[in-house]
Amino acid sequence: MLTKKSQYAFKALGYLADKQQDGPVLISEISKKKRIPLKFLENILLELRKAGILESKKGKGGGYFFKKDPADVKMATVIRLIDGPISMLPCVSLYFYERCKNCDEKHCGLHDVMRQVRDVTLEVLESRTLADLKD
Amino acid sequence: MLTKKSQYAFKALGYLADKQQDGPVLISEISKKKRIPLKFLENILLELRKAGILESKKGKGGGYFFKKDPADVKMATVIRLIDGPISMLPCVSLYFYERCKNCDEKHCGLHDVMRQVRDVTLEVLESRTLADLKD
DNA sequence: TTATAAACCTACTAATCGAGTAGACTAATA
DNA sequence: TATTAGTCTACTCGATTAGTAGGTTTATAA
Repeated sequence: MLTKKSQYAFKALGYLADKQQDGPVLISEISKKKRIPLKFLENILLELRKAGILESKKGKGGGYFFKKDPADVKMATVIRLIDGPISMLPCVSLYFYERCKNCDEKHCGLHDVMRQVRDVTLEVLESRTLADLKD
Repeated sequence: MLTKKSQYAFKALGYLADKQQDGPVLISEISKKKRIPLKFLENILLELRKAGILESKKGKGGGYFFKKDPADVKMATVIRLIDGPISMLPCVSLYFYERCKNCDEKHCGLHDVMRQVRDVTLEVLESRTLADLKD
């Protein structure tokens, strides 16, 4: 399951993608429209900015807006950033790999199945982008 | 990510599938061979028995063994039993569905993507069975 | 140049979950 | 009837999740 945090992230990013032509959007506006706790949202947007996905402006007329083109940000990227691994096992993860103890990856049935799950999952999550969140 | 618990469950089930012809297998044997904490394993096997996947026998000569044919138990079933939902969102879950608040499932981009992820994931996890864990 | 608007940042908290442990009980066999 | 082996309830303890509090910094505009 995705955490609330990444679900909020997607909602906020979807909203910002819609408003992309309107200039900076206030955190408080996103919070209200998408019903996301304000202070929690602050943290989330900050992370997305530090990751180079969003940009922000302080002071009057400030707010958040896209730094990258939404169409260039894969869903997988956001999940990895906010929640971490997408795979079901550390030993099949591409970005968060950890060797599994007491199990030979060469002939481990579980490993094979979970690698397959990872592959089909990533086929979806790396082909879909934040532009797909627009309505 | 799968929990340790379901990873242990798969290891234990794989071991039991291998030993299927040898009659009841001791919890302590599985615990040693697969390096799973004994008492934790007890709980796991109990759950699998209550779910009708395994059967057990008490007293001397007792132990655990398969009730169902391993080839008839889908990986998806075990994950749902031990860890719960497989989907990334409650609103796309088949077995643990929950309506999502403030989001119309009819035209929610996130919903669509996550339903697609669920579909490809289940294609794998419902076609592979515990027999695939044998080596 | 100062008031105000807005994002930034650190730290805290409460509740839940994950991973495992303790110990007494029950049933089957020899 | 002693021993073997699974059953069951409850407990612990650390990590993670889902926030909240409150002061700081920076940009704009009167």
